[in-house]
Amino acid sequence: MSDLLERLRGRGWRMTAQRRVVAEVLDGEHVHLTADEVHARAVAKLPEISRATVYNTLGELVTLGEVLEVSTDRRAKRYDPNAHRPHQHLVCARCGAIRDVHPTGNPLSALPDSERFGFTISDVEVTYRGLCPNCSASA
Amino acid sequence: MSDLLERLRGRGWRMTAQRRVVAEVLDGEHVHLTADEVHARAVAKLPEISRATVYNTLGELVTLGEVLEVSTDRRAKRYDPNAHRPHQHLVCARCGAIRDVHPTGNPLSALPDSERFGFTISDVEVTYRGLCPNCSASA
DNA sequence: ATCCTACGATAGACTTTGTCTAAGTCAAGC
DNA sequence: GCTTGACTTAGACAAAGTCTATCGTAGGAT
Repeated sequence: MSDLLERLRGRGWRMTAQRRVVAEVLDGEHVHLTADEVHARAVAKLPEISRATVYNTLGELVTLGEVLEVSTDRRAKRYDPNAHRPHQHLVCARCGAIRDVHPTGNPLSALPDSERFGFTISDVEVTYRGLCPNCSASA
Repeated sequence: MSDLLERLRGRGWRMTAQRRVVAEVLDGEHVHLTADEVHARAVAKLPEISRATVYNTLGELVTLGEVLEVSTDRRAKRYDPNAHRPHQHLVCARCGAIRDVHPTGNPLSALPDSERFGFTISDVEVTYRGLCPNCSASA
């Protein structure tokens, strides 16, 4: 993701301090941050950045396919900078920890035509839920 | 689901008019209603029922395993009375239509041990996204 | 049948997450 | 260095849901 800024410039992005900071935050930690967490880290680098700009920038990055939105719980969306390698998510039902995982095979092939009801399917999302080692130890 | 009320009574539920109405709404239409939609239909039968009660009752039904929560989009949770037959969901990315689907095999078996990171996995949720026949025709 | 009481229902305030708007600012081409 | 339209900002607004204090009632006890 180090050349992210270059790719974005190539797509006609105006390169502002705010956008640079948001990209840096996502690039810096390959974890799944919420918009608010991104904002908090961005404020540390650029105190006057606003919430709206963080939301806008994250939305643009998602539209451009540089970042994935992940909704594993009913709380805030999370942003996953690992957009270029297809993967699914494993979520701890207790502490909310999230790991990227790579199931074998294509989950789409498990859905026979008779179960597609004429839909044109373009995407499959799989979320595995359970307890992480820590939480199952202290259960 | 016709014996739902009996099952609930057997579990020590106090049988109030409000709970009966919520159960009837879910029983009546096997679609995926939001809490607000459930509330609207419940009000039609029992005008003084409150939003909080609908939320509480739905939450209890979910806890009891009688109803499933489905979060296919970033909007409201939906409630699925089809809790006793395992299934996944197929969602239209444009109009939001939801269908229950039954993929072949167990989605869990696609996740090798090396990708489980010590988690105790108890559940898998699969969401297929695409365009329904209507929406792909008018695209 | 009536009474009691703990469980359930209610209205409405509050919270969280996110979107929108109107006005100000600035990156980049000229 | 101007200009201009794309970007940013603060704060109002909105949707979905939770919480709280108070009132009502289902169902067992008498």
